[in-house]
Formats: sequence, structure tokens, C-alpha cells
Amino acid sequence: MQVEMDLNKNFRTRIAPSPTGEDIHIGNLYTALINWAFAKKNNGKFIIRIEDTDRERLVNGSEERILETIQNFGIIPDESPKIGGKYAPYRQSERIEIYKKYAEELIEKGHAYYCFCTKERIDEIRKEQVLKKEVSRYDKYCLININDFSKRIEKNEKYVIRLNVASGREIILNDVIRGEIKFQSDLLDDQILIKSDGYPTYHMAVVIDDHLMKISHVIRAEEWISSTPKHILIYEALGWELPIFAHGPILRNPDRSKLSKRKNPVWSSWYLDEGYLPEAVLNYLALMGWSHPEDKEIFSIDEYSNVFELKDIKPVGPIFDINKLKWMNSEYIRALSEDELKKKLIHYDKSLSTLLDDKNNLILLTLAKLRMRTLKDFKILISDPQEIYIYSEEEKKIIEILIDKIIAIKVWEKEKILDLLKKFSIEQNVSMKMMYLFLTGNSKGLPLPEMLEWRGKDITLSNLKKIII
RNA sequence: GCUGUGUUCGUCUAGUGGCCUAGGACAUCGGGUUUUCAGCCCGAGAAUCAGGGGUUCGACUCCCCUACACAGCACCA
Repeated sequence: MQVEMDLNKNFRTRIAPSPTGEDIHIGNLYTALINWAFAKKNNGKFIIRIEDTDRERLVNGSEERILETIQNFGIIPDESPKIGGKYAPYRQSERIEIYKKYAEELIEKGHAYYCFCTKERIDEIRKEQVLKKEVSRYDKYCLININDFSKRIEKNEKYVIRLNVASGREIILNDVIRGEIKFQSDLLDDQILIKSDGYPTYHMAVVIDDHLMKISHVIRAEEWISSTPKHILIYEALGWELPIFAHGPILRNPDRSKLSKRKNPVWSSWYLDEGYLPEAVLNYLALMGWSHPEDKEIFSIDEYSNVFELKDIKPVGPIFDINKLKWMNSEYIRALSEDELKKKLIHYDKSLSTLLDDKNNLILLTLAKLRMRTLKDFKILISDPQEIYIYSEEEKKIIEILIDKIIAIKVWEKEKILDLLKKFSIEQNVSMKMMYLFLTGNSKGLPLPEMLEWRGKDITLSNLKKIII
């Protein structure tokens, strides 16, 4: 039956970030990827809706940043506040009248009511309930005692609208990823639907918008499971068909708590800034709670969306392991052609463009590719020696001889340089490792002959002379 | 505290009753190649499948209990 229904349905998924942070959280990007993949797999549509109903925590520029970052990762929505679409507006602050209308409908039907209680009173009853070890919830005082609400509203009294949760009901959530989950309505609070500033709460807005925007699958993180019964109640009260729910895992810190900015970099653009490739990040994310049917580890998001099945998502909260991400990123970098790498490097760091315009450094790119974990590494690989190592007098003497040998070299090309280095290494009984340190100030990096050829005879000499001064 | 969700190598995972003396990947540690470092190739260690009860000829896989972890319990989303 489910299958039949699905065939006739237009699949529509969404993510609903709220612009209260610097950028989109990597966990939300993960949810976005799943939603996107699921929509693509089923020829559906993926929507971005901005949930900006919390006016106090609103962060300036956050919405733009979120939208931009998602795009930078290559997850392109079919409808969004920027792109628009059939169900616009896609910003909840522009839909206030809609929520009000449905809130009033709920009141008329007896599924919601006005509440004039002060925060102080709510706090008090909550304290009492905690003391008595009861479930903390509103006591329906205003539903029972207040009849003159229109007068009080006229008098400009502050009020909220609350959901009237019926007692003694069992609410069943059928989750694609987790199966059947049961809740008792007696444990549910009379959730606020419309706040005293006239804005809806998440619970109200999400149901109204998902229904109006014809969202067929609500795919979100585990943290929403406990509020889903409230949403179901609102759907029912309005006489609306339920969407299909799927609650994926929450990404975790190494200590298993919910991924947070105190313990991990969480803003998605941080990974881009650090030189991770968007495709690599997405590929890594895809492997969280899911595995490729053919056990592949490296695959494009298009391949991902082709084989993706919602029910294959595992409900266990995976730990975000930046080590594996680094490995994956280096795999992606290695798979790039020199030309592609060059473009990406210049895009990543504009200051590299003059340096990379020189045709001679094709070889540099080839060699660097195998040694880079992130785009950021390139600059480190080609940078001049840093003065960290303290040379002994004996070593300085050897370097003086080396300088003479280098001055004597006629043709500055890598074969000749290598010859010289090999000979010198044997003659002076200096290990290649030591030679590397002398010439680059580093114990590791790009192969010496190519590196020195690229750097040039003059700079190589002046670098060495710096040591013996 | 209450409610809910989970529990296979350090980490991500494969596994849907016999193919499992549990497979792969990252990480770690050896060895080889080598002009440093990488890369590449070869190899090793690493999970008594959270624990305990069932069901079954047979359980990592099904059921129950316990433990532990995580999430939610806001006029935040």
C-alpha cells in the first residue's frame, strides 16, 4: 500500500535552517545532503526554507551565508528564498498571516486556546512539578478559567496561543528509519503555537509550511523525534495527511555528545576555508550512518543519490572523524588533473595565481598532489626555509663546501642537481635527509632536484648563505 | 527525574538464523620500493558482536531484562 502511494506521489523534501548562527552547521549540511539525495533519487524536488521566527537570536547575514555555503558545496535546491518557487515565500517571517489564520482555525475547532499566563507563573508551576517529580507541562489554567479573552486581547494584553493536547491518547509515529514509535499524549505539554510577539513557534510553522509546500518526506535529525507527536497532533487537528517521517542520526563529538562548536569545527564553510574539497566533505558525510551497497568508499554525490535508500540509514549517531575526512580529501586531490588542481588552488588562494601561471611548475603540481591532504598544504610545501633548526659549526662548514659546489654548477636543471647532491652526500658523508634539511629547512617535502630547479640557483644559494652567517 | 532512541575492532561500517574461528576502510605498527617526505606494494595487531537470560538443531542476526551512551522535556529551532 505504501509503495503504491509512493508511486503516485511527487516527492518533495526540505531542509529548514534557522539563521541564528554564523553559518550552516555541518550536521545540517549532512541532513541537507540526505534530503537532496533522496529527492534526486526519486525525481523529486529539494527545497530550502528559512525558519527565522526566533527574532531574538536572529544573526545578521546568517541567511545569506547559509544559502551561499550550501551552494558552495554543490547542493542546489529547486526552490528557496533566493530562487523562489510555486510555494513562495520561503521565509517564515514573511508568512506570519498564514500561521495566524491556521491558529485561529485551531482555536475555533477547540484544538488550541489563548493563554495569558505570565512567564513567572509558568516558571512556578514548572518548579512545583519538578519538585513533585511530575512531567513538566502547562496546567491548562487559561483554557479552563478564561472566557473573556477577546476583551483582554482588545485591552492589548499579551497572550500566546497554545495547542490543546487531549489526554489519554496514544500517538504513533511511523519512522522510515526507526520503525514504529509510540507516545502517550498525557506526557505532552500544551505547546505554544503562536508566541506573544505574534511569531509562530517552530512546531506550528513547520507543520503549516510542510503541508502548504507539499513536503512528502520530513527527513531530519534524531533530536526532533520527541516533538514529532506534537506535530502529528497539529496535522490531525487541521485534518491534514501526515508526511512520511524519517529521523536520521545526530553527528557526534569524539566524546559522543552532539557535535558542538566547543569541541569541533561545526560551521560548514570552515572545512572549505581549511582547504577541503566540497565533494570530499560530502562524500565523507555520505558515509555517516550509511554505506555504499557495493562497499565503495569514494563516490560522487550523483552516484550517491542514484543508489541511496532512506531505509538504509542507520540510526546510530556516528562520531565525526576528521582523520578519515583528511584521507578522503587527499584521495580527491590526487584524482585531480594538474590543470584542475591549479584552478582549485587559485580559487582557494588568489595569491597563488602569479606563482602558478608559470608553465614550469606543472611538475610541482604533480609532485605536490601526492603530498597534500588539503589545498592549504600546497603553500607550506613550496614555502622557503623557516629558521627553526640550529646548525652546528661542523654542519656550517659542510654547507660552505656545498655552496661552492653549487656555484660551480653550470646548468641549473634537476638531473644535474641530483648528480651533485648524490655525489656530495657520499663525499661528505651526509645523509640525504640532512641535505634535505640544509636545503629546505624542513625534514620533509617535495623532491629536492625539482624543488631546487624551480626555486632557482640564486635563491637556493642565498638560502644557504643565510645559514652560515 | 521523566520520555524516547541507540549499543559489531580506537573511528566509520559490512552483516537481515548456518557462508562469521566476524569482512572492508581510516588510524596505528612492521617490511619493501626510494634523493627527504609522501605515494605505491606487502604484512601485523585490533571487536568473547555491551552483559545476562530465553526461542531454535543452530543467534551478531528474533524476544525479554539489565547496564551504559545519546537526545528531548523553552514564548530556541
